Amino acid sequence: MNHRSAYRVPKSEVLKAALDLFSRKGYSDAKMADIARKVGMSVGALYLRFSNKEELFMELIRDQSKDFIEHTRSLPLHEPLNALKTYIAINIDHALHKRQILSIIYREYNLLSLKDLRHEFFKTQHGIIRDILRAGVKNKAFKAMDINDTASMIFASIRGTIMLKLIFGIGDAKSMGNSLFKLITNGIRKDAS
Amino acid sequence: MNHRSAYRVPKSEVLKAALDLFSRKGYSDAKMADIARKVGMSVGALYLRFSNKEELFMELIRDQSKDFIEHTRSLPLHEPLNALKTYIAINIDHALHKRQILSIIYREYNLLSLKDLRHEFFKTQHGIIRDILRAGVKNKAFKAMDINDTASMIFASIRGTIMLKLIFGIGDAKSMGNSLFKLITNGIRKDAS
DNA sequence: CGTTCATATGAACCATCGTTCAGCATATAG
DNA sequence: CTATATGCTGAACGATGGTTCATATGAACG
Repeated sequence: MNHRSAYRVPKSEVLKAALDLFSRKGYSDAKMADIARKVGMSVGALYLRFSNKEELFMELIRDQSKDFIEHTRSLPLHEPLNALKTYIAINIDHALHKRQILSIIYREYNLLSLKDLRHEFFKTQHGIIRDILRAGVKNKAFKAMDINDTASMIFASIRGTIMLKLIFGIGDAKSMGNSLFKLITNGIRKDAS
Repeated sequence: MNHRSAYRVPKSEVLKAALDLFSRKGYSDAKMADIARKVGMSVGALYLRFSNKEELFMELIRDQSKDFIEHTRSLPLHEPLNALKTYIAINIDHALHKRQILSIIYREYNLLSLKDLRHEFFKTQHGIIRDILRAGVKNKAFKAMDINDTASMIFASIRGTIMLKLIFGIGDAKSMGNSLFKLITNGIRKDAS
């Protein structure tokens, strides 16, 4: 039956090369031939592994998104302040670790499937932040507030900080996390109301 | 000498069409033929106005960026809290007004010329925020703080909020501005330190 | 009117790139 | 060793799209 079964170059290696090219050049400007060349194989062999470019791309996204959510499980909700600090740190860490895939997801935003992915991501993260805020308000650690709006703003601030790093190339991961945490928790007013 | 001098379709109208197409499809997927068709002229006529696609694109960016900075002059620095509120409102307003060009600038970030533009923008805005913060600290309206870091975080929060609206399609301009202002000034802790 | 020339047209040119496929290589089974 | 299934190759194909150019149009001027 099966005479051979393994590809000379495994999918994972192709995806690695594709990640680099897509993130540096964008979807349209990353050529199938580039990807093939980068891993030292022919275009034809590429098409044995993936039926077309779009599928290769989506497989890459799927592969890289796998552990996207798992990181934020098991935050210490009984210590809301701590949970928030950890949440911010995890987010920034993770983003910088997966900066390549993120830069693609931010950019290629006419690809319909990415739109769904992003929305899904927002919903999940918004939920997590809401839980932290709700716990904090109950706890009297946080003031009364509009939890939905505040969660959106916190989400936006974190993503903005990541963008500052990714797109503008500005800032340092650790100190950025701290500054952001301080800003969100304490604000800048001397006599906060 | 000059028998005629006006184009049947003026540049401004071409740029308007180009803006729509570039922002909806991105640089690569917006075709010269599309742009020509949209304003009811031939491809050849397009090349009488612009020497090539790249130049058309850059002219569009330049045209749209003209009043980008002017909006933030003359903030009331003697009232730092007010200045900050106004600054945030202006930024969000302006971004939503120019959402099309912004979505391009965020996306096409391998175009070298855009990189410069973005950096320039950050520097200017960071400076403005710094001025507000410095005035506030002097004024004792704001706490002592690392002005540079805080300015970066405020910039990031505002851009993140705008991104939330532009990319994720989430939020409402006015209430977003208010929520963000509240978050930045007061923070979420009950007993802010 | 006839000449001139800025402006307009769109077919043709050319380069690029996703995709296919006929031919080749080789590992495994019998 | 032979047969065969599997994997590999890269030239060729077809579509696409930026750019050019031979040709046309018609306004202004004498």
